[in-house]
Amino acid sequence: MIVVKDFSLGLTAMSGQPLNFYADYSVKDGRDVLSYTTDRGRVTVKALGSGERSHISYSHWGRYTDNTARQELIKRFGLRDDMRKIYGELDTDDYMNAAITELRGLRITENDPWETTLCFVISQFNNIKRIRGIVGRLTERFGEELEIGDGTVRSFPRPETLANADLSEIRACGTGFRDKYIRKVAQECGSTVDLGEIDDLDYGKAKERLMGLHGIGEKVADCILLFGYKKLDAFPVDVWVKRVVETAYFRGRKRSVREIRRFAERRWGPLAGYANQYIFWSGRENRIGKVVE
DNA sequence: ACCCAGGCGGGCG
DNA sequence: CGCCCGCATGGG
Repeated sequence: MIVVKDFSLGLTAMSGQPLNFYADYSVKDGRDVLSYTTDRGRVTVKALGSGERSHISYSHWGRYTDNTARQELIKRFGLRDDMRKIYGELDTDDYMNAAITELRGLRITENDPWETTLCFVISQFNNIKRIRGIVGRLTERFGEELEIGDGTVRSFPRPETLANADLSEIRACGTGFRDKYIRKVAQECGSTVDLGEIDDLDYGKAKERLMGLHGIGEKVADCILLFGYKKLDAFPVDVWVKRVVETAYFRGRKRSVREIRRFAERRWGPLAGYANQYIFWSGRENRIGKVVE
C-alpha cells in the first residue's frame, strides 16, 4: 500500500498519456483499476481517492517483486512530485485555477522511452480512441508472449520486431499512412539511435535528436520528452492545446504554434509540461474553444 | 454526406 | 525560412 496526496489514478491514466494507449482501465467498487504489461511482467494498480489521501495498492506477475513493482509505480506515476508546490506555482490565473481544481491529482507519468516514441508516432493526425486500437493490434500481432501465473499476455512490441516486419502487416493493424514511419523509427531505434542516451541531454539537444527520426516533428518530440523522459519544460502543442491557449490567454485570437510555445515557455518555464497536461485535458473535457453547432 | 483527430514530410515560392 | 498540401481511418 502506498499513501499519497493529490493522486488520481483515473485522470492520470486516461488523459492521453501512454498508459491511456496500452493499459486496461476500469472502475470497480468505486476504485480505479489499471493493468498494464511490460517486459518484466504485468502489474495491476488499484487506487481510491484523489484529494487529501489516495490509497494505492498493487499486485504483480512475472519478474516483478513487491519492491520492484512499488519502485516502478512511484517513478511511473510521479508520486514524489510535490503537487502542493506545483499547484502553487501554476495557480496564477482563473483558467489554470479552474483546471487544477477540476483535475486535482492528475500527474505527468514517466514511461518507457521506446513505448512512448511508438505511441506518439501513431498519435499524429489521429485521435485517442483510434491510437488505442492501433497500439492494441500491434501488441497483439507483434508483442512478446509472457507467462503470468496461469495465463499469458503480450508485452509491447520491440523495435527489432517492427524493424523487420512487412509494411503490409503493420498496416493491417490499422495504422494508415503511418506504417512507414513506424517501421523506419523502429529501425532507427534498434540501430543508429540509442533512446537511452537522450535522458542525459538537455531539453533542446534531446528534442533535436528525436526530431532527426523519420515521422517525429516538434509536437511528437515534445510528447516523447514529456512522457518518456519527464522533461517538464516540454510543451506539446496539438489542436486542443492551441485552441485552449488562444481562448484562455489570447482572448480567442489566433496564434501560431511557435507563438504558443514561446508563451508557455515564458509563463510556466520548468513546469510547462504540467501546465500543458492540465490545459490539454481540461480543454478536451470542457470542449474549450471548440466550435459547437 | 461532412468534419475531425495529442502532425508530419515534401514541395514550392 | 514560411506556407500549403496530401495523407488513412473510424467515430460523431
